[in-house]
Amino acid sequence: MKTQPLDATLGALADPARRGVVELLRKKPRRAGELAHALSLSAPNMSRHLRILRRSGLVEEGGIDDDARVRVYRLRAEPFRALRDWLTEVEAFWGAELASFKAHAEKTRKPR
Amino acid sequence: MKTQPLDATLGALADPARRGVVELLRKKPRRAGELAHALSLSAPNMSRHLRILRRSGLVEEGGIDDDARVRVYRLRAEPFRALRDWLTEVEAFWGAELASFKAHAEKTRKPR
DNA sequence: ACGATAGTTGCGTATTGAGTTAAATATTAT
DNA sequence: ATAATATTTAACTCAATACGCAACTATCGT
Repeated sequence: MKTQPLDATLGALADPARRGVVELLRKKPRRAGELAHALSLSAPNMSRHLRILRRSGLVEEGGIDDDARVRVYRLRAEPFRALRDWLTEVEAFWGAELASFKAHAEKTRKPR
Repeated sequence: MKTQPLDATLGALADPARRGVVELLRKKPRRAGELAHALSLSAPNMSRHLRILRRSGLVEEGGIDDDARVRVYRLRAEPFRALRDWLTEVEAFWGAELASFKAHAEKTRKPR
């Protein structure tokens, strides 16, 4: 069975708070405190979420700053790519037109 | 039919057993028993996993069969598409270099 | 009707997960 | 050195989840 880091990726993304983090980091890297405040989460709670995101590889902390107290988090591409690859593979079920990247332009088709 | 929240989709896919179901259904629709046997899961356990997959909209139950005892499950496209759309949005973070997936398209072809 | 077959549901339990408060660590400022 | 800042870790709830076993429903073959 090919159980990859997909487990960690999907598990991490399954939580709305963590997806909130991802969507904030999508715009620009931020510090833990900013993320906590923006999502109305306590600092310890955010720290926990960030650890999960870090361990899943979705996020990394960048140490570049004049103040070493702050940790700047940013997204990492690879897990998203791996997830996309898996999705593409699964979506091959519906044929090539949906596996292509222009898929989202397509209108709803409802199997039943 | 509104797209089920990403919450349910990702939560459902976070479990390796349920991804196993998805990968089996990717090839062809199957009955619950087949899925249970193929993944070495007990029937009750599989039934619960299928319920979660059903509620998340990833899978639907096809009633067409000669034997009314059997339930044939198959994948539904929409949640996968919704997940792909979200992924695409997030991946816009990395700009054009990653938005063109052709660079890694080699990895996505998997003949069985 | 009987027994076998296909799935689902109920219950008990063990594990995991999110969240909070309080304490700890590390770093900068005074 | 002491205080303030930024974040993590510890210890503890509390809810959700997964799994096995047994019981139940529904259906088929005879």
